[in-house]
Amino acid sequence: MAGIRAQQKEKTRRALIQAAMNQLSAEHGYASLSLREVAREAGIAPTSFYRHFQNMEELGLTLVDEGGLALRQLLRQSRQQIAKGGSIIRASVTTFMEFVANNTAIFRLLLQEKSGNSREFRLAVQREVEHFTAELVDYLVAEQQFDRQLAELHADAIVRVVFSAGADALDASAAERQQLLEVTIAQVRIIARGAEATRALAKSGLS
Amino acid sequence: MAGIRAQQKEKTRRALIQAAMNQLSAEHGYASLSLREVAREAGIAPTSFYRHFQNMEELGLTLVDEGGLALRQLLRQSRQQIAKGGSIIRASVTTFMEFVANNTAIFRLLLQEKSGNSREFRLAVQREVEHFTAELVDYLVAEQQFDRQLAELHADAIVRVVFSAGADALDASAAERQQLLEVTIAQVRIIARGAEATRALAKSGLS
DNA sequence: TATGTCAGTGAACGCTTGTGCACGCAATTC
DNA sequence: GAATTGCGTGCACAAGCGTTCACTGACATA
Repeated sequence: MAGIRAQQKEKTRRALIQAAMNQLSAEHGYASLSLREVAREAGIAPTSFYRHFQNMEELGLTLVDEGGLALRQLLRQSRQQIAKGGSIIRASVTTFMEFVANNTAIFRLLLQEKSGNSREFRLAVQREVEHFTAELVDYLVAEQQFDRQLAELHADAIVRVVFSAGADALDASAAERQQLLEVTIAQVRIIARGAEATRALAKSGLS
Repeated sequence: MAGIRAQQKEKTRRALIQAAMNQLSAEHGYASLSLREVAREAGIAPTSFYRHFQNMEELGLTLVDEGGLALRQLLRQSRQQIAKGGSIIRASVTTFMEFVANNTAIFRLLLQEKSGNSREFRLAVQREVEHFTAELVDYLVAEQQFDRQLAELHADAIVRVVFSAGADALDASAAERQQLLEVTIAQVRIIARGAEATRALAKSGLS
């Protein structure tokens, strides 16, 4: 039983999501997105929108969830490739920057709604970012034997720097992006070195 | 010659700016601000708006400029107080966080338009942030004899971390803000230590 | 004192917006 | 085969928007 009806419904739901994505751009943010325009691009009547979402806000939260998930999957995948050897820092940052370059609309949405005007949105994005930090903390504790508290400072700082660089990448040319990538890698290494030094300092201070 | 006329004009101009500020909040961003509402709050007819600004965009850019300027002045002032002794890192980060707490609307505007939908806005905010970084670089080169290139990496990373923490502070309670402040100070110190280690590393590698 | 300038006005315009409602019609259920 | 469900529709509405236009009247100038 495929459920012709349910299938069709899912299809127009995807059409709505896709339409919203398409309308997002550097000039046109989520806040200034209109139900009518989205419905128009999805090829349905404005009133039909309500068969799928209660609000534009509900649609937006769906976008945030899907976008965050996609980014995290990508990074996890890149971390696995690292098992083969190579710099984990370089690989992760590169993957991140590639995501930004290839999924501009989604990343822009995440960024904007991070400090946007809907508390719901802000919390959703914050949750996504915390996912990243948590995964990084786990890595630092498990693979590098970091003290958990220090690992949290460390990971949080890295995530802040990388996301911030991602934001700048949105407006940058390919060449500028390349440079931004190198700068960011260097900065992450500085932070790693600083965390290492801090760990050594704490040890000598205690023992 | 005071110029009663020019004086009055400036007064309503300030009223418009103030009205725009007042309407900015966690729920109501600049994008969803309407000319009519701003004019209403400023106590003038909608059409009179055009006597002072061509667009809402022009008003917004004014807000960005003024906000950035205020923040920079505050930080410069706090850096001077440091001459009396004390931790420059703690003082600067504290000042920054106080600004965020006391000028929520402005900081929110800066943040939102940093990745907002008007290229003009984005560039304006970016320019403000670059001012900060540049001042910090100068400090690092002059007072701490850092190599300029390393100082730029260092300063840029710090600014990214601090601004990002400021963003989180907007939604935080007083207690959370206090904790965020301490965390951020610790992170800036980690970065400073990392930069120091990197400098040592470069020296030993060269000589 | 006469003349010019210009901040502020109020009515009017053409649009777009979100949403309520009753309805058609195909897929589903019994 | 009959009854029910539910996605998509077209119409209608009130509200809000940015912007135009011709105007008034207080200030500036000479």
